[in-house]
Amino acid sequence: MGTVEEFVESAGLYFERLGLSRTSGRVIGCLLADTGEGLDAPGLCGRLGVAKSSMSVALRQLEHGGLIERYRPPRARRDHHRLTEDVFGRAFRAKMTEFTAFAELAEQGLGAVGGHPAARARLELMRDMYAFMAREFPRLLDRWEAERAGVARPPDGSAAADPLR
Amino acid sequence: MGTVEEFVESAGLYFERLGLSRTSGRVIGCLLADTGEGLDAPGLCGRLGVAKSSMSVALRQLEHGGLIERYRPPRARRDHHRLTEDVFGRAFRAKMTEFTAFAELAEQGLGAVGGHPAARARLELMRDMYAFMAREFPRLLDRWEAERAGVARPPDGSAAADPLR
DNA sequence: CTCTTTGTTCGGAACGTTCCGAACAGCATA
DNA sequence: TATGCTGTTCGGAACGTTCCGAACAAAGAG
Repeated sequence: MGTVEEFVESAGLYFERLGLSRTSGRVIGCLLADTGEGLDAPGLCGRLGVAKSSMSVALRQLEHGGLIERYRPPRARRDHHRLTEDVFGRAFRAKMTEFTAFAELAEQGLGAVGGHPAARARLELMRDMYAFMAREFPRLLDRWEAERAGVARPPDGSAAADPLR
Repeated sequence: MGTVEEFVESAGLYFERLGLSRTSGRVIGCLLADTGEGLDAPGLCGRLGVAKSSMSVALRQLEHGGLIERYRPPRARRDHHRLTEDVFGRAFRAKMTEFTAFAELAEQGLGAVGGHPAARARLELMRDMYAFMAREFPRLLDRWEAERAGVARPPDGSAAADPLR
């Protein structure tokens, strides 16, 4: 059973493979493991050992992507940052845009290759497959939401009703 | 309606965002638009303007990932390369392993945070969501295969029966 | 107003990755 | 054996990205 620090480093590696920067990934890890109601930039700088300029860029990148949100408690001097309510939903929707992008890439290819049958068949398969995924992925997300709601609030009102296990 | 060369460059950019190198992505583009039964390394070098050493590395990377396959026609002096039959299926399965990886990352986090309720709830949600996706994604792939088979070979035997449109 | 703190922007340095050219190994042919 | 071609491996250069430190803008406290 590892430490929180190890988990934060793992998160940095994992999210880096998704296109984020290393420090952005580590920030996500800190916020995932956060026990309070968010962290502030100076605290994250000290904890992760990065300059506040890098932290500023990372936090803005994450905020721009909709993964975290910035808020300032009343009368506070510094911003706080916490994960968006549906971080994971947003991550999945980002995947979906990737699907549509590849469908469009296939379309571009179809416009370029002309009438050659073999190439057309390949690219049409690619286009149709990614279009199918882009169409079905949101429904999968809906099914997940439904299943989660069903487990979290079963009609018999069992002990599982508490969303905080 | 763009040229094939433009499509190849676009493919290089798109697949680069998926973790491949730029030249590997361009090779994929060439093979997607290929009208014959595969291309050889010297031809790809001349067409893309890269050294044969880079081409060797790129082709081996793609072959190792199962995206292309190498074969040598009888009595031929050089290898030929073509896309695997189910390139896209493999790409999707690679995505699936990414899901399970994130579920495991959440598990690691659960082992690290201890009993803090808010952090546990977040990480359990993350774990369950990615596990759900890892479980349902193969079924989505199966549904696609079924739909494609139904469209390509309808029971009435219409003109769409030819897989090469 | 002055001082402190927070947050952003910018230029330069450090890092990792990708690519090229050269050298090498394998193989078939003459 | 000698020769030409294919493919791989390796060291160094070039490139893009990320990060840091310094300078700057904004806002509140004394």
